[in-house]
Amino acid sequence: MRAAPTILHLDMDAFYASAEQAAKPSLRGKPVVVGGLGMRGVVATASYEARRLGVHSAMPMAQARRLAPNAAYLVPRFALYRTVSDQVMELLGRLSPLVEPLSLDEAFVDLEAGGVADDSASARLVGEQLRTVIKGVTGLSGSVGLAGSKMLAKIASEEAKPDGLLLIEPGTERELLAPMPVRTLAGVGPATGDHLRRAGMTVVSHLAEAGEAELVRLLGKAHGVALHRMARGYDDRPVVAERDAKSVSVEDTFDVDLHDRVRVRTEVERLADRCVRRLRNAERSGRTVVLKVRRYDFSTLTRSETLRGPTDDPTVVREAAARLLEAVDTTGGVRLLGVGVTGLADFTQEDLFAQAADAEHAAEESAVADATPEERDGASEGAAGAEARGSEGQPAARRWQAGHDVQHDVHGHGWVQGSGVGRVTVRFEEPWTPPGRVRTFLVGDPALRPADPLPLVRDPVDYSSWPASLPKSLSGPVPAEEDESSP
DNA sequence: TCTGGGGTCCTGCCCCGC
DNA sequence: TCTGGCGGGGCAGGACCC
Repeated sequence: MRAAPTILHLDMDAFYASAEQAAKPSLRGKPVVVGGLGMRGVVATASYEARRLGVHSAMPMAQARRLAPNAAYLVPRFALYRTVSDQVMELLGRLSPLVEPLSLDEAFVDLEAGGVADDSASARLVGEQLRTVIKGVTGLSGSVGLAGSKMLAKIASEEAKPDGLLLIEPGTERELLAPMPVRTLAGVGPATGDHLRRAGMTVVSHLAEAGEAELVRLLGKAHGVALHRMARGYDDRPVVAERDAKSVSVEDTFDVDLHDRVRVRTEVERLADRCVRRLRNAERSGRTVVLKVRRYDFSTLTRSETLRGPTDDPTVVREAAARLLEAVDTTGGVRLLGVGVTGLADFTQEDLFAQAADAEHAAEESAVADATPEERDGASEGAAGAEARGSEGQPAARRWQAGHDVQHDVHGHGWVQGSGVGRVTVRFEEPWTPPGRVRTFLVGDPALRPADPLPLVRDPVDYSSWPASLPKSLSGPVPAEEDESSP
């Protein structure tokens, strides 16, 4: 634990939903739910208006629709979120070389390593300025937590939400943590939470009092030791800037369970190809191929095979995945399939030739003939495949996904509010216009085209010199309306 | 009315070689 | 020479995170 609260945790507020509200004026102040719209989709993010109705992330979409029938339901637009995220991360990078992104909307920053803060006052100043600058550049709000450790900084930003800042003064940590539910601590999920509750421990102080030995007995060595430390406010994990990925994987849940073995096999091949594409984009190779199968009853199993050396050869991965599938009983139906690669390396094995030969040999032994083209064509089941098949040959309805941007020759820029029965409904508005009008077109209307997202802010405030004069001058150079001097 | 997709880390078990 | 202990790698599953 360092002396000063100079670890900053930034958490953008309801990120996906807020980005959509910023992009679509008619949705501001209204419940917005972003997630998979398929029959088996779940909520990724709910706006605060939707949360008030009981909708939260990871909730099945069908349940969300019952709770909030009048909310706007949108598919995620990761390209937009990534653009905004890049802007935010760039701002964080100005504060310190030690920025640890946790996801598109969250990161730790070591302010001390960046030389921009060395005590509570300077840290608070940086945090407040950061929130102002993020708002000016992206149009979105983020919450900031400041503390002497990652764990506490994250708890602080959680407490600060939405659109706030909380600094935990050194020395007050244990007192603050004591009454919090055990689930507050990172690593305590539903299972561990239940476990602890059955042992009579519901708040953090119970864990601190229980002692390390008792927690190790209950939860195992690593988890028990870590939890006991956290419960007492100890956490000395450093902010780590660059983390190498350790695995690459892709998976698909099907709208309807797959029963046809041939179809299952072709889906596994497709997933293997997608996985290798990702692997190659990352300029990596991997040594262990993992097949994941979720069955009709939600039971999930994985099978893995380690090759003699790392590969990025689609044939090798495809054949390994196919071999693994042979050992899996899929009667009853398959809900989800996934293919992943772990044991990543930056190089590929030169001896790929021998490996491919091995694979071929094994494939022959298992006496599995490839599906004929006729079989493949006949094996259509469910609609999930169509979604993943890529842009070419897309059914017309797929071009007009709810929430996506469009351009119309006459009416200008808008977004798809809904589509069906040969029609598509578009609301014409831009991030900086008042709420716009709705019009309906035939899906084949040549005047209507998919469009790229617009920036969320038309005239971003110029913060290019920020945070040049920190931390020596507490008046700061932020050219914003708000006065950022500390209280 | 069920339960996504992309990851990380830990544990327990088995096998193998020393 | 036989056996036991031990460590490491491979594998499967589970919990957790966003």
